[in-house]
Amino acid sequence: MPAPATKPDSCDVPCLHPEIVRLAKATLLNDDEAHDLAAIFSVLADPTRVRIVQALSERELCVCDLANVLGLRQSTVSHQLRLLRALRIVRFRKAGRVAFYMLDDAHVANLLAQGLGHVREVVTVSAQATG
Amino acid sequence: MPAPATKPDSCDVPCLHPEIVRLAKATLLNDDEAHDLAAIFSVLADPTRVRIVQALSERELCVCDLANVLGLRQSTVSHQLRLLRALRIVRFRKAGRVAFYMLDDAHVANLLAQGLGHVREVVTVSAQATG
DNA sequence: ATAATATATGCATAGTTATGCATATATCCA
DNA sequence: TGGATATATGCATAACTATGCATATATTAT
Repeated sequence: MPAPATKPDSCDVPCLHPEIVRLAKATLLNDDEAHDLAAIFSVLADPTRVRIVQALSERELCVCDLANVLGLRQSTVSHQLRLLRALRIVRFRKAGRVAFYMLDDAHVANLLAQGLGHVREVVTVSAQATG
Repeated sequence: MPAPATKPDSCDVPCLHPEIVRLAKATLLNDDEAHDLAAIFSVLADPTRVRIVQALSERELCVCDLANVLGLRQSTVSHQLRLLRALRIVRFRKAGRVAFYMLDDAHVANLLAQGLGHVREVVTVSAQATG
């Protein structure tokens, strides 16, 4: 999350509907939850990571095969895998000097699948609307 | 998506397992899909937008109420709403000078809900592991 | 018309990040 | 031990973005 150019962070406008505001405040996410959610979605907010996660959702792959599959530099793949590792999105087993990476669990792949559903539904809908 | 410091973009390492690579290539997302997915997830990759979307998932809110609910500057809310509007995530109705914003459909709210499930599950699991 | 007010937006900016290059590390093989 | 190779990583950097301030726009009321 890029960031504020200066300091402030609090509301500067009057409240038009105090009762509604009170109700809305009662069901808000807290800051931690909002940040955790944003962090999860940030994983898939980059096309390269989307492609890596999707590729690994089918089968484990070593770093250089992953680079070949996606047409990416080895260092690019390695940097992203480090990040995904730190976030517990992927894990790896090492066979000699070869590191085979795989998804650590299905959570992020599930999100990806749901997102893909939305993308393809929108495509379908607009195709229907157009045709 | 921040960006490359220079030009290249193609693989620089040999392919260790050609057959696996061929298989993996067959089920890849194409670039458009990867970018569309990343774009969708980018919406929720920021805590402020997460909070806005979640607040609007409960009820429509005018800009200044939204600012009050979330403790944000009016301009911050307005900037984000413009972005969400451009992406068809929210729409609004205008009542005089007051603009009431609401989610345009449930897609992003669904993603948010699924993400929240993951966040809370992880919390639960680590709580169990700890306790 | 004028004032008041709700929202939108242009501009500036600081923080973030994805990537490349060069190199380090680790492991295997001879 | 020395060379080859797979992966990891430090550093640099360009692109991006979230936000704030100041101001513009739009709408209502007097």
